[in-house]
Amino acid sequence: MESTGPQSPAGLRTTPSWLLNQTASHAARLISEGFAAHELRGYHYRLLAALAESGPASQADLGRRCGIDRSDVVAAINDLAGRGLVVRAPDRADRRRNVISLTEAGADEGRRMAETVERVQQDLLAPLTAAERDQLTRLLTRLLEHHSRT
Amino acid sequence: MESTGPQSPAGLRTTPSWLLNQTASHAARLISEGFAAHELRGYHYRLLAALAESGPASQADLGRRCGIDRSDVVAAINDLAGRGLVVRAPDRADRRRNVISLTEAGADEGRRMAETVERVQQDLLAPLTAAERDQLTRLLTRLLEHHSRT
DNA sequence: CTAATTTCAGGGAGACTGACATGG
DNA sequence: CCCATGTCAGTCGCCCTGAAATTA
Repeated sequence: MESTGPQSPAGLRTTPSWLLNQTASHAARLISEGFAAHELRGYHYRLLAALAESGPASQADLGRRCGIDRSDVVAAINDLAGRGLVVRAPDRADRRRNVISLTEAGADEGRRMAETVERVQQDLLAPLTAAERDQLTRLLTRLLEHHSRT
Repeated sequence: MESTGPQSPAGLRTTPSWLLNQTASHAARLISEGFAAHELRGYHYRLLAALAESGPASQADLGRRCGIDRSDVVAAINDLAGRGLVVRAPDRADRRRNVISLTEAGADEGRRMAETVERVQQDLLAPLTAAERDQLTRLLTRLLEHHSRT
């Protein structure tokens, strides 16, 4: 990505939606660079994290929990299953569904990726004090909660 | 985009890079919906805003100021020129360059889009007080400045 | 020679749409 | 009947790479 430099249009430079997009863009680049070592991407990490936290789930449930579209879950689970990080099994109680479960390797990879994410946060928030990081987190959380109520 | 719901993985829910991405995603959706009425997109607005603020410029300069890749500037300027919102003229002083200038229609459209952006900010920041909005803007600005120094 | 500019061709990731078959 | 699920095919906007041709 190109640097926006100190002379980006002033009308944008103070616009919250612009600031959010630009900072998120930097964050996404850091995350993506970190994940490159795992040869996985953001979707994969979200799924591994959800499975590690809440246990086996259907693809539709995973999609809802991770904010990933149903159809994208298919492809991401294909990748993870192809590497032996998750297992797809039919749900006997509801034959429309697949039950996705973490393997040992998948749990390990999830933990390694979580460490990568942790390192990236330090990079990302380097210029902020601990109190400021909390403040930012709180403000963003409130925005997210407000806009998540469809 | 699907709602992430209140039960997104807790390991993500408090991660700044995740929060940034999700809020930016919501913001981008609001902006994009607003711009749909203009039949233009984010890249077009950035360019119009930069031209309105700093006057005619080469495509490379515009790209640097707006954080848009040179190759994408070509396509976006093609769109804008095709609608008569900007004019492409050769630079006599440096024949490698094109000088891009706003037309009257382009300046008008830029102002209308700026109003749209302004309305979107109100939507986006609805749950925050004025002081909190300033705080968020300041924190994001500091992050952006830090990470913009390559 | 190197460096900058414009342009084109193309890819990658994330978010999304529409459709279909199957099953609850 | 309507609805949920999994799957596939494809689009879109943004970001980025590589290369070519032109000119400084």
